[in-house]
Amino acid sequence: MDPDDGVERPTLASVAALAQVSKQTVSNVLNAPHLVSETTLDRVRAVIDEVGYRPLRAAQQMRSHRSQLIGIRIDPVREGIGGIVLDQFLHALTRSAEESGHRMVLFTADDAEAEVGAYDELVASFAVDAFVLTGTSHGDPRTAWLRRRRLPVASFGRPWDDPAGRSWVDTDGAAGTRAAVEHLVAQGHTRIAFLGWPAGSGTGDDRRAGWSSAMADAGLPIAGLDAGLPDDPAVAQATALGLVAARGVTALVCASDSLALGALGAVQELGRRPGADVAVVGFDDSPVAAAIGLSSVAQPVAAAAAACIGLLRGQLDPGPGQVADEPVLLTPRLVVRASSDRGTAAVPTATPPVLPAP
Amino acid sequence: MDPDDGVERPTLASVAALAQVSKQTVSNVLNAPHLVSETTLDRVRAVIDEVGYRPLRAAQQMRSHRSQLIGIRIDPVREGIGGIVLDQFLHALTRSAEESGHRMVLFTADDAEAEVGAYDELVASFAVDAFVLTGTSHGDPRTAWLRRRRLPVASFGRPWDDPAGRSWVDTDGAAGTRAAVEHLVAQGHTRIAFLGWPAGSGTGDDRRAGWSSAMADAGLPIAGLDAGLPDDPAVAQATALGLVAARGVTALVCASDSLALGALGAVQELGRRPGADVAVVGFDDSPVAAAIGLSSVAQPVAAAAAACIGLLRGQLDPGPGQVADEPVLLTPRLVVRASSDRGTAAVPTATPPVLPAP
DNA sequence: GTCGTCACTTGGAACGGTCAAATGGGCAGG
DNA sequence: CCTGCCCATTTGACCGTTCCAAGTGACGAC
Repeated sequence: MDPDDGVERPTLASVAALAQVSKQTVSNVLNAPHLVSETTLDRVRAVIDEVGYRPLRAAQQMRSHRSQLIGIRIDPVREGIGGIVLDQFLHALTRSAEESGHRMVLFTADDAEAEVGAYDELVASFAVDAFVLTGTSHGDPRTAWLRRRRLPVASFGRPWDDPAGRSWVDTDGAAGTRAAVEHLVAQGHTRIAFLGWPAGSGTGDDRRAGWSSAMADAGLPIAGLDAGLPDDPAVAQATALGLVAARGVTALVCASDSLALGALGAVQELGRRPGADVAVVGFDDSPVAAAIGLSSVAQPVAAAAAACIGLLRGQLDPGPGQVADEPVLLTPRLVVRASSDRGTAAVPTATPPVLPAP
Repeated sequence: MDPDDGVERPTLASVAALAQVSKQTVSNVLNAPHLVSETTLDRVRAVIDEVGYRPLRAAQQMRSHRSQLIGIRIDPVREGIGGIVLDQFLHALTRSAEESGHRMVLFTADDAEAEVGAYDELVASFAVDAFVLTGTSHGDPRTAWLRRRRLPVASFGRPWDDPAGRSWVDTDGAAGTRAAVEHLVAQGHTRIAFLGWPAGSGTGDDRRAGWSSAMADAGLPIAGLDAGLPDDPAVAQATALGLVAARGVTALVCASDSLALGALGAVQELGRRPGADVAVVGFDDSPVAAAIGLSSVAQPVAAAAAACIGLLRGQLDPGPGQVADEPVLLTPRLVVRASSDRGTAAVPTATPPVLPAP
């Protein structure tokens, strides 16, 4: 009969009435159980379960000024293939946030100014509790604004240009490229080049540093083996071609899967077998890497997300038992696939062709 | 002096006091300006701008029972390369939602049961107004639950197994593959194969149908040219190899960029020039496609997102002026790149190699 | 001059929780 | 027996907004 089949949403008052206690006692059952006697606790909890009561965040928020929402910007366009990392990160963040009763709210912004506007709107209207930043630019108006408002913030990626920032989580890129070099050395390679971005980007330089220091440790030369390129497979392919053909390079460590994709193209163009003759290792372990059998350095995305949420929690309620608000540097993991593995068949793997019936 | 530099957050009452009117009048200025005289309107608006007042959603929500939040699930793992489409979609959704004062909230769920649990939590606690679904499975408990609660829902992707659903937006996959075929025919190809998924998936069959009907319209045979494969480049490569080498195929229309990537690998393996000798067209226009010069059918993601939000708005306030709650089928756009263009240099494009100084 | 109408404005209750302070009963200490 | 105290629970105010009903003043009509 009733068009709205749902019974009235249970409230504190309705639960209280059913359990024959006051609203406040029900509230205490949920927020301060130690104040309530065993008997009452059980009775109220039974009612709560029975009617499926959940406190309405909006109402709690009115007094507590906490929305349990965490804002994160979703980028307009992800450049290159590696954008997928942020995607996985976003999922992991959402999951970690859920574990502490928080939710991730998205917003967009075309430039830094718009981003500050979005912060303002989110804080003023939705009372968002905290933000996760994914860019590492810290000299910009964004961070200044957030800091002025004393809003909890955690960033994924080191604030390269602002060493003062302490609330960040990042992947140890140098450790990643170092692992790649060590893996390649173990495979017998000695002419190992680095395809990276032009010097100046914190992330890129970090990854380059891992390669060069690992090469030095292995006693291998790096002169003329270090390329700084835009993140474009075509450019990478041309450069890799030259390095392999003219400089005797047999392995390439790349700062991204985009560059590695180009390098792999060069190997095939030269008629060498990937993995067996010339090895390639990418960075970020994007889906493309898995698809084409490209070895790649995988960022520990889930751990990074959990660490970000942990940092925010520390700032949201700085209890004494809380972990100190320290930066977190995570070690990535090298995923070895055919493109750098002499023990495996080269790309493509032998697959029985599935031909449609004529 | 004051540790909290921010002045007290302006409220309806504080604005009212400054403008020397009642709270209600301020509220009217914002929600029912026609009830307020010009003079008062100007004065109140001036104060609002000056102090930067924004109504607190939580407080509005208490009365209106509207949170201005729209929930969307973020998938645990995106299979294949095409997952990026959902990523772009999410961004576009966020943008469209913002235009009507809404925000997207994320949640995760490992299975259908957990997803229903998440709905329950989001609706009960956060009072989420609506949901956007991205899977097309409509026979499952999710849709039933949402329908029972009469929650506004829009899905991206047709509910293939439930023709009753009317609130969906989708890409006309058949139109996409048809455009690909017509493009290839115009380039002089006659042996055009289709690399798709096994029959049974709505989306896959849709894309296959576009190819076969366009082939029929062009008077071209399709016997033995239709492959149903898993979404794996390696398998696609083996199959494409066979089709090109043994069946004289000169062009491949693929149901995904993953499959197209494999096809492209086969072309190179055979020593044919992509684009010039054998053409390949993918689907979804993922970043990889742009990176390697692969022609691909691009889904109109932004339009799809806007349409979803439009459907939700129609359900949220079904005013008389509202557009009818009709399904939306969008036509995708073929992005032609080197992999299928005889007028362009084949992949890779000629690039001056950037070699590091020795 | 009184009254109704109209355009505008106001006061107070309500939404669903939390916070701070008050209440009542049981029990030990003086 | 009275006091003081602690535990468990209740009471009442309050968060910021919107809904509802009623109040104000000007103005034209009777």
